[in-house]
Amino acid sequence: MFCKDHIAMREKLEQVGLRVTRQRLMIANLLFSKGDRHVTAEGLFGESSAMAYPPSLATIYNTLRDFAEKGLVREIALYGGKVWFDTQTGPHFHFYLEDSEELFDLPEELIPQFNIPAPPGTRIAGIDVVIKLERLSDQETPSSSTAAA
Amino acid sequence: MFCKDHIAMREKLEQVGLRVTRQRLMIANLLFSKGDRHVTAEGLFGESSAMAYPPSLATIYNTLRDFAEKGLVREIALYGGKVWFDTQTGPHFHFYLEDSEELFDLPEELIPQFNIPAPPGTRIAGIDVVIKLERLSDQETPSSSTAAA
DNA sequence: ATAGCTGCAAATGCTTTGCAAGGCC
DNA sequence: GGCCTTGCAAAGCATTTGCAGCTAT
Repeated sequence: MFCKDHIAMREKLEQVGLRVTRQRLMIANLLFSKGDRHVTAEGLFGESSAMAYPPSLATIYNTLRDFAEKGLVREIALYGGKVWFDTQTGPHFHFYLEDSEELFDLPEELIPQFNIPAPPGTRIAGIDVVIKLERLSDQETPSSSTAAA
Repeated sequence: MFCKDHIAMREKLEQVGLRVTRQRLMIANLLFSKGDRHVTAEGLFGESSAMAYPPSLATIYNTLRDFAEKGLVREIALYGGKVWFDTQTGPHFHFYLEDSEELFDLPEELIPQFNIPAPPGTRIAGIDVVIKLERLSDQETPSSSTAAA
């Protein structure tokens, strides 16, 4: 199991032309071996710090940027300071819980279809949809909380 | 004309409970007297610096934050470092030109309808849609650049 | 009068970079 | 061997904050 993943990650890196190093393999494993993930550099650093020979924070930043440039992950449009990355690179939607800084995907079946023409002289490089959520206090009725745009 | 705007801005501030000051009036005028705008703190600072007695950069930051808290402007979900604010506070869509850091609204007629239920225990506080654009080099065909999500 | 603003400069937080040492092909 | 990566520390931005002085109410 470890071996299979390990080889898969190695191939992932080779395919995009990134040299295979211990640090990059470790980061790739954290990112890609447990399904879709939404991460920040700090978050990944925290996770890897628990392991043996963790990469430095600078390396995490650099690696995430490299991965994003090569299309292995994609940057997410979000509010405020931190940069988030998503292992799912195609267009899809996000719920964002502001209070707790949690980010998660919309279930596939809720994603609406839309077709938008690119302005002349441009092409669409990506779409981000962020639906900002507020936690309801217990009193408030959870009814009719529906987005219309 | 100046007088009418001036009074309108004064009322805007009073309505949300912000003390009416020269600096806030100046910023409100920049923001609200020429239709919808998308701005960064630095951008506004640049504009106001050309005028007499410009507010300090810190005041621009603080004022934008205050305005956002009071609902006069809204923060936009975007990639990377800078925070953008929009004078249009309702849900709507944006095109973002990465090369030149330009941000503009989708024409109303292109905005698709969608209805998304909020997860239990939450309510939808806002929706951001960002369509990232790349400028086409002259060779590339401008055909079929259409977003499907 | 006094609570709230402003401006400056310093502090903070996230991210990048320069450079010397180490690792991959 | 040579080039790419890494790690550390330092630098770089965008943004916030502390505080002394000012101002709207």
